[in-house]
Amino acid sequence: METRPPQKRRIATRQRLIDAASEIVAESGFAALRVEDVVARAKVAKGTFFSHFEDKDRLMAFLIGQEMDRILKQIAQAPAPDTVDGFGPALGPLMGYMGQNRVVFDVVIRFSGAAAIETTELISVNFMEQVMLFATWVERLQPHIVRSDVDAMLLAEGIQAFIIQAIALEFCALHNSVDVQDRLAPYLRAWLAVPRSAQ
Amino acid sequence: METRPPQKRRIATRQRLIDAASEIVAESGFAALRVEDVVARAKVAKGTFFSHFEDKDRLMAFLIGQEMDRILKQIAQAPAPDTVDGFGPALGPLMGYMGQNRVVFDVVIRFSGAAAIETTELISVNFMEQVMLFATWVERLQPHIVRSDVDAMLLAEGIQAFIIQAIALEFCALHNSVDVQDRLAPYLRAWLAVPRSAQ
DNA sequence: ATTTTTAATTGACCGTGGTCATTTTTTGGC
DNA sequence: GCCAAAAAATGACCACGGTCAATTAAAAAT
Repeated sequence: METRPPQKRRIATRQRLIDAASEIVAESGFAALRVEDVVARAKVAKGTFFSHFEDKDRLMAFLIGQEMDRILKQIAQAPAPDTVDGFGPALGPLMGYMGQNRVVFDVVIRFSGAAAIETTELISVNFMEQVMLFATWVERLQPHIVRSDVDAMLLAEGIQAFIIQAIALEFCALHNSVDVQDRLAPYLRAWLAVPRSAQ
Repeated sequence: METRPPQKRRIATRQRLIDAASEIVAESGFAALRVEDVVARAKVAKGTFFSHFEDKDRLMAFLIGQEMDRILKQIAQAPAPDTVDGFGPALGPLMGYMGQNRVVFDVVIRFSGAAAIETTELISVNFMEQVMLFATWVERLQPHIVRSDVDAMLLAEGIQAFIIQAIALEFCALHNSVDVQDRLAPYLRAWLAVPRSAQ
């Protein structure tokens, strides 16, 4: 079937929606994001919103994905960690963003694993790129620093699992003042480091 | 401040709500659960529902938590796995339930880490019990089967992280027919088993 | 230039989760 | 048994996400 490229009016409308939403989030946070406010600010009808985004969550996923891309690029440009304990600090900005807010974290979880279904989801693509980056980090480290008995890709995926774990734990213990990075550290040491007995 | 125990009418009403909800879920699944249907079936007003459950998600969390408790008890009664590869099959029922449905998985994630905040959440308590069980499993295995350079509790928490990871991956690849247990296996081998070089 | 076809937008409308002032029921003191 | 106070239940009401037939604007065909 025929698929025509979107005309420029549509692209402009979409951008207005995104801008309006970004402003609201910047002013009042994700929890306060309301579709009605977005369309009011963007000066379009409600129906237009839903012709551009499948639902409110997709818009949030887009905004969050955008920001995560920015952060990941920044991380990728910084020097790679050269010890296992260097991973935590390197990952700090990413974890800080994902864990800033329950809404953000939930959206991330929900759309992080949509890769195979729709490549439109920024978060999903971002998660794959994260794994790739982690894998390169793991691979460039000497075998006496990072274990070499396990595939770098698997190690990288495991890092991601532990990041999620650390952030999730962060939410359940708001009184506890342990930092996310400190939560992550013991997992990564156990996951990545060469066991003493094997050194 | 004074807090009186609930009168038995209240307890009965609550049970009617739970029963009604359970029936609907059994008949049509979690995705079809509607508060209005629950109160209609339980023959109570809508407001009553919300005096018993903070929101719809809490009701679902309760139902899911109940079922997870049942499954966990069953798992705890079965013989503990005696190899690393035995963990997957032992965890099968639990993973199957959590991954049956996106709604269920989302609720589990959302309420699994609420322990420190409210002990009312079954799922949260269940998650802690899971970790305890996993820790005993790990501890009773010989040091040549499971690594002993890492605390059993940390290993147990890691298992949980990988379970979540495996289920999450399951959702993003519905076309792919790899089983959850098979997804989990490589992680657990790398996480729990003694590296060859150290044997 | 005019008509036809397709894309984009509109806004009244709906479904469903959640609130709260009011009413009914239960309890405990007399 | 009667009455005041606390607990439980009620249902009209609201908020907000999401739908869709109808309208308008743009592009293609004539």
